[in-house]
Amino acid sequence: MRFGGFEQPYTYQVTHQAAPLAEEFGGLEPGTETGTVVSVAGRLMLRRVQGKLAFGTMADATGRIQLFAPSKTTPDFEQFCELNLGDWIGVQGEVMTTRRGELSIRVDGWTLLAPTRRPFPDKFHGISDPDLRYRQRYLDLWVTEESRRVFTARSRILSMTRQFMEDRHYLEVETPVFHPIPGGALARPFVTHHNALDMELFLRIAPELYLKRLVVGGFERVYEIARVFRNEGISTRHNPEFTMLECYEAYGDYETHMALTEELVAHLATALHGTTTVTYEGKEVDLSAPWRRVTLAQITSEMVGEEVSVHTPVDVLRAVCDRYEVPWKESYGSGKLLLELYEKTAEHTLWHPTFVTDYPAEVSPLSRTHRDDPLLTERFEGIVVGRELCNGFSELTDPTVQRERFEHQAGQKTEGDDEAMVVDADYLRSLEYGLPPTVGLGIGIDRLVMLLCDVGTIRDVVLFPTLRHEQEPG
RNA sequence: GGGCCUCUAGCUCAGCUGGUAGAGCAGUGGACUUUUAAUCCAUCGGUCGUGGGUUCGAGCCCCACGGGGCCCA
Repeated sequence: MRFGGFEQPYTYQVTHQAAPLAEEFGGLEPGTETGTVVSVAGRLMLRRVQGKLAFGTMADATGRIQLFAPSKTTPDFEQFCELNLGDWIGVQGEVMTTRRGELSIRVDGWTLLAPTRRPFPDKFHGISDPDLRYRQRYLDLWVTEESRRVFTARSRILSMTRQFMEDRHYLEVETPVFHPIPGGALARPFVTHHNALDMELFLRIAPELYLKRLVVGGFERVYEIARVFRNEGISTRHNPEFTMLECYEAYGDYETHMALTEELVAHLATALHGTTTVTYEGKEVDLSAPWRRVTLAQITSEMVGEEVSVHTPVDVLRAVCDRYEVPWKESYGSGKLLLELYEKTAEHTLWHPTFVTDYPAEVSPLSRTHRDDPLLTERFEGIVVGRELCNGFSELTDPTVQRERFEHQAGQKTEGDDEAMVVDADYLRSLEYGLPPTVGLGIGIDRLVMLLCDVGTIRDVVLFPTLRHEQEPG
């Protein structure tokens, strides 16, 4: 028995990691002995036993390094050769290079830190079955270089985003995940139940209404990196739980946050790639500011080949919808019809970063009415590589108008739109105490990571994406 | 929710017009003192996703269900 008598140590003293060692000792002549003794730990990924001499490749959090084990000096040489691929080991010894010039650590001492009791994935092919990669991400991270790269980048993006917001004097806050009333977005919520209170609760679909309450409360700039939950289908672009950056700034309007979005995206791209020109699915995307700006009515008119706007009569818009095979319902007003047309004909064509602005009030219940047109709102969406990346608007601050919008939404819900909003009286009360002119923005972090890391599916930027039940873990 | 594709050893994959299951890697045993997907010899390993059906005979054909993928709503 391989593990007979194995006693796991409680600690292991690590002095160095693979990548920094390669950095520090790069370019040594073949056959160099540095005299530097280090101690590393990680998983044995490859092994080449050659009689009285053995080589190993060990991986740690930073990369891989070769282990050099001559039988003469390696303690317990036979046992070292019997290690399995995937075993965790600690190795202590001198930094040197082999005859071929490969940087190595001579195994002067070693400790088994944890054996693998299951065979590790193929050392060359790794795991290609996507389902296996998601269910056993802990293996994927070892054998799929790309996977580790993406999740490391995701972490950096989050950290740099926080720093970016802090630098602009935004306060990071945490608002409830359990909402007594779902709100802040048009989406179906997950429902749960609190036993002691015997009360139905909803997992948040957006933190928006709480963050605006905080602006009422005097936090003039707030943001939250919020996990949100939407009870909808799963696809390459949708996971039921995902992460949004939402931020609110008093005294600004939607121009303020279009500029903030441009700055943040360019900043992250530059930090990650050294340039604002990135490649996505083989095509270049220029993320530098300023982004193109076009109104929803303009871009939609362009695509359907005739002037359409929120002022176009409903029956004309229905006819255009029919022409483009866009399904509509009797309850849709011109605003909703226009939005449906836009989404079907225009959105996917916008490869380079574009702010589509001035959304119809009918489909923007939380946005402030446009200063030039009562049927529109001062709202924008940022579209990159044909997909929605962010959504922001000058906030609707008038409690009377907000109540009307909520009531209209509630009407839609009665007519069967289960994504429609409900009246949130507590939120209305907060508005009655006065919300200053404010702008808000939501950026889909998962989609941002996809864009910046050239990843085609949200499941490759979420460590443990939502999956069906596995039949029976073997 | 609809359409198409897919599921074979721990992993990556073969398997012909239906004839009773294969390779590489991993594992196990052996050889080998500068390899690096080490190499060489031997060996273990499978309810072919599950359940029905057709057939003398099914990994292969048919149906249902389950998992996964892609496209559409």
